[in-house]
Amino acid sequence: MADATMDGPVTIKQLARMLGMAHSTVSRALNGHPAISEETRRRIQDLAQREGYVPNSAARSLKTAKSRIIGLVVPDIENRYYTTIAKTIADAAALQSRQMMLSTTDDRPDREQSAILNLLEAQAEGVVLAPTADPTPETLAMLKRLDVVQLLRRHPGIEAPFVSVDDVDGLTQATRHLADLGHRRIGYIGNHTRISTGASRLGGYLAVVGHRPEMLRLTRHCTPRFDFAEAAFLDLMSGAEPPTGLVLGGARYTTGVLSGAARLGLRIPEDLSLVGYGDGEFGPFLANGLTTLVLPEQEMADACAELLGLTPGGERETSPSRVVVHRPHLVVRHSTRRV
Amino acid sequence: MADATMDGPVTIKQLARMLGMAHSTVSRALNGHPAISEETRRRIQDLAQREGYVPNSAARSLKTAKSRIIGLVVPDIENRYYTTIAKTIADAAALQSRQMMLSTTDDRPDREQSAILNLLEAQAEGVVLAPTADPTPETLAMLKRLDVVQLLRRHPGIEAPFVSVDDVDGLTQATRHLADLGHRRIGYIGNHTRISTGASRLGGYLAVVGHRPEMLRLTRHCTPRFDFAEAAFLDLMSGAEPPTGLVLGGARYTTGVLSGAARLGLRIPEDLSLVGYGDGEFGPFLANGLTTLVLPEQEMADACAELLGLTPGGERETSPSRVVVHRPHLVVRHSTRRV
DNA sequence: CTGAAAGCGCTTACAG
DNA sequence: CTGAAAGCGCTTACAG
Repeated sequence: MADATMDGPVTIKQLARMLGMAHSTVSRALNGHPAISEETRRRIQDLAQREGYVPNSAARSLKTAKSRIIGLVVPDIENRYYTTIAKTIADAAALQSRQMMLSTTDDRPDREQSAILNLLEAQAEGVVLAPTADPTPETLAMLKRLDVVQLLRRHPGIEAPFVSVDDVDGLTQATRHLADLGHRRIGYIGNHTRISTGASRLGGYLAVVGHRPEMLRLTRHCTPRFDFAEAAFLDLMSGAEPPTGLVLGGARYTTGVLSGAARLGLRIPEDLSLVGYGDGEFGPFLANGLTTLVLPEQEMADACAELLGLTPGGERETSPSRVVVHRPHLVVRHSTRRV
Repeated sequence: MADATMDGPVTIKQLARMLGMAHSTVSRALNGHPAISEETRRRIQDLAQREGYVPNSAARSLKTAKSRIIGLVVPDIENRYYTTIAKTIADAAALQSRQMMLSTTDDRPDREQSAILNLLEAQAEGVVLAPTADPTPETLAMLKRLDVVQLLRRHPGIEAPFVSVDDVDGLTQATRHLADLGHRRIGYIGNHTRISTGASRLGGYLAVVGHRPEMLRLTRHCTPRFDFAEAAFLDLMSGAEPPTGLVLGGARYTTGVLSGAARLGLRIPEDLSLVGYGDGEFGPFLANGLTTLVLPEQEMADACAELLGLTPGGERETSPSRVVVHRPHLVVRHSTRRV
């Protein structure tokens, strides 16, 4: 405040002029370069403090060809799954004084493309991406120029370490649980199989009931949103021989199904056994205690952070095409019962 | 790919050299400057496309003294409240081809300070901030240099438009609902009153029952987290004359209370009437249908976007200290009953 | 319609 | 231990 002559934020050059030194000296002092005398450093730091000096990260990025930005690109931040991931990545980034840029794609390849373009323009140091079903060729090309971790969904055109949950195993657990309880007609509602998670989750389901081809009539695929989920559920239950047990292939189908069940007057588990997927903190309080797959969101986010070199002591894990898979586990509560 | 001699991303200068023009011409062509001939523009754009040219946003920011970044700084992204805000702001930002930087503070002033510092370094064009109870003096000073919208919580030291929900009104509605149902002992669990939302929500509650000072024994204040909420609830219910109705002053108290109630064997609403705060998509399925305040998250996020000039045709609303307040409304479901 | 030049705020060899 | 200089990749008056 001593010298508020110029407008705009104070720069290293202005500090240098005030002190009668070269601005390179100021830069070094502020960056803790060893070859600066204790006294000089102190004078510079004091002045910087007084003047409210704030470095310009654009200038630094331009010079160093590195930003301190990491990107997170996910379909839907309201899915608790991704919320937890976002929280963990944001925390890890903050610890390393990095910034997290968040974009949601709503599963639209055009939005994905522009998110990735933005990240490339910003010279992001890393990006965690849960890809859409069909990334554009442009997206694929740009991804080659970024340090990517593929989250949850795996696209063949993307060469990048992959962090995921073993969905085949998870849905197998869920479906077998119902089979073990004596259910014969077990339904499934999940995402379209063009999305890799949609395919693996259906795969886990089929691993248990696939030997009975008539089960395919009891599967529905839709975009993970309340209204679609409810419609899919109502459609599924309107068949001649509706399922007595239902397995969900995603967190965002739960409310739609619960709503549809209420509308049909179906009680859970008396009339229908239900196994959810995820649902975090609310799981215990849904349907008198939702039997559900619990997902290792925390571990997955940690794995992403580590692969991007965001861990405390961590070197970047440049392993070529590493795959980190975590197993979900089934928590049995009260939404399923023996028939 | 025609000329992959140099490493590193292709620059405007390289394109210019390949075409034998000045790089200023290339810059203008790529930015749609009118005074460039159709043919030149086409040649340049074609080459840029072929070479996979991506502008360097650090360079642009440095030159123009503007980034295209807007910041969102909130205490807790797992609170559905902020999740919805984040989603909406991210969408609005994407539409304007801006980027959203997300930081969570966990209500810690030091994290808040570093988030704001990062934003200042990045020359963010705007920031939406839900401040902690006690921002540091440094934070307050930095905020003066940013284009801020204050969300939900209002700090006296921050001069910025304020977007909020009328919490006094909301909690008044919630509390009066219970009073109207005949409840005499109405409890309240909410955030510490140092946080402005904590104060206004308690205020709304007291507006209804405050004339009876003994009600103060039925209030508890704690950090909005599952474990604290459950502990506060258990403590509240262990008193000599526990409440027959309970009003919540935040979304993240719900699960703690439900868990505590289950532990005590209390049925809702038979043994205890409960009015929640927020809880979004799960509300209808909690406690057989949670009676709750529904918050205008969408409208609030839209207001933030508008105040930051992020709306489609929108000029920045530079109104000096505008206040935008939205009213919550009470949705009566089945977690409350007459006594 | 296009070019030459300056400069945004930094970092970092290279000297001394 | 400090300084002078170059340069990161752009944008934008200023000329012509």
